[in-house]
Amino acid sequence: MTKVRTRFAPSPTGYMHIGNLRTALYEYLVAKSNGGDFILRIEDTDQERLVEGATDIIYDTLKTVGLIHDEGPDIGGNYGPYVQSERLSMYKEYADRLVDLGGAHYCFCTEDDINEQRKYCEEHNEGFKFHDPCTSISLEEARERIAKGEQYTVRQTIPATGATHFDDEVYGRIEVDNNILDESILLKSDGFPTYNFANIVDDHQMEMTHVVRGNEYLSSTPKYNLIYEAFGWDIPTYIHVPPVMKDEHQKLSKRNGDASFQDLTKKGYLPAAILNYIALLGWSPETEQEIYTLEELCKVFSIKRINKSPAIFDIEKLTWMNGMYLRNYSPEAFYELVLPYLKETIHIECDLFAVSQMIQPRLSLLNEIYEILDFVDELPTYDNEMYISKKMKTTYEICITSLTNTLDAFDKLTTWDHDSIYECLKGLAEQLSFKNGQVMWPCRVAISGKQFTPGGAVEIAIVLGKEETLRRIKLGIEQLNAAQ
RNA sequence: GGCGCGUUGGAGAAACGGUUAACUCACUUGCCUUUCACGCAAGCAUUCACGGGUUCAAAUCCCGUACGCGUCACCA
Repeated sequence: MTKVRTRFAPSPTGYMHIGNLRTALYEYLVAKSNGGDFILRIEDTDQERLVEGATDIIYDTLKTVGLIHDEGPDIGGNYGPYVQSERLSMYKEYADRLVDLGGAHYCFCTEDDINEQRKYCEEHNEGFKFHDPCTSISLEEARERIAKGEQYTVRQTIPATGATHFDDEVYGRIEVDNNILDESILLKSDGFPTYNFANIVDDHQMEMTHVVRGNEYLSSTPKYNLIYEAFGWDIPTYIHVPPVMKDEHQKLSKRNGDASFQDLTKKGYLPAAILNYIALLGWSPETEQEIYTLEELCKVFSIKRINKSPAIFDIEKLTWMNGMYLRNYSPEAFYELVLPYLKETIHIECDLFAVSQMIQPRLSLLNEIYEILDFVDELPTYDNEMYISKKMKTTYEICITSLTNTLDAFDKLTTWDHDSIYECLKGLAEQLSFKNGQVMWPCRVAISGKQFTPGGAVEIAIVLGKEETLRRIKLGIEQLNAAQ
């Protein structure tokens, strides 16, 4: 059996968007789950849309996400060059050959000619389909005109009758009548190939066995087959994948400024979580497992389980999954991961490892760290209302009593660790005949000034240190008294 | 408009003619608990876009309708 070869062939027109990355993932998985090679090819035939630096974004994204290619512009290979603009001379040769083989013809129509036909059709309420008068020009005449310097394009020649079909691994057999197929341009007047043509030539030259692409290409695929057949080339296995949607009606797209991979990582999503999540957008595993490493995906991936229908990108589920990844880190690895964020947020002296342990189970996004821990450096202003908790059954009186006693008891504490602080507060509750919460709650409010905190009164007290804890409790008592 | 593709709860989805339509996210409720979160437990589609047909039996097969998306560029 021949070795499986797939390719990711993006055009460098900006950042990496999610749908694109998912295609790359599937290309990779198809190759790797079959022991094959994954190739990167840059499709830059549209000079007008090139964006500087876009190629680097492609390299960076694939690398950070672990989609390592076996051949590509940066690492070479036996099928190069891997950038289309460096393969230009080849396309013209193949185009000429295709004309010889009867699969294409030279066309001398201008855009105005085509528009005229379109206008006519619109006026007469007919569906527009370009009828190329150049089909009837003899090869000799065409070559003469070209020799004289006339501008021309190479257009695909479609048989007037019959039907063409192709077999897709996801969508099955699709057949269309030839008479609805357009004779599209293969080689532009500037000598550049169009995407469709370059794609075919490159895929054949690079011996691609499988082609993974969005299902928007479903309708042009019959034309591909006609060209493959005219050349007498092997047709690759087609795997058309459903689109990734932003909502019911719109695709996720660059143009709408929708989430790119870079946007997501900037927000604190982990590359591994993003990759894991998008794998599930249009594909489902056989088991109930949802969390997968790339290696695991390679083992369980199957083309047969790719879906036909569009999938909506759900940021909420990605967020949940990101939290799962965060929680699965070992304490040490998690500490390493969040340390830069902690250092940015916390400037007082404290045990950052303890802080990282405190936030690990409650974090779903790295960027949440700033907000979650903003009370550490500086006590926020807060409303006395916060002292009232229905569940804890606290009143202002109870809080003042609790805090006054806590202040006193803390002051006398000689050791400042979890057990001693906890026992201290618990003992206080017993002594005052309060519920635990009636002591813990006001303490937590006073030292954090927040409704929700990443830990209880004890944990926060440890982080703040004895001195700062006492200071904040005093402030709390003052604030409560002032309101009385 | 022609052609192509799609349609299972708010989202991702399983099921591949035969018990109460898995599972996950979200949501709701309860438990745990010094808040929140985590964790745990439970609830959430009498029904698979709709209408016909085939069959003892259909979300699953067939036909039609509706709706959505794609495509019809010298863009990729």
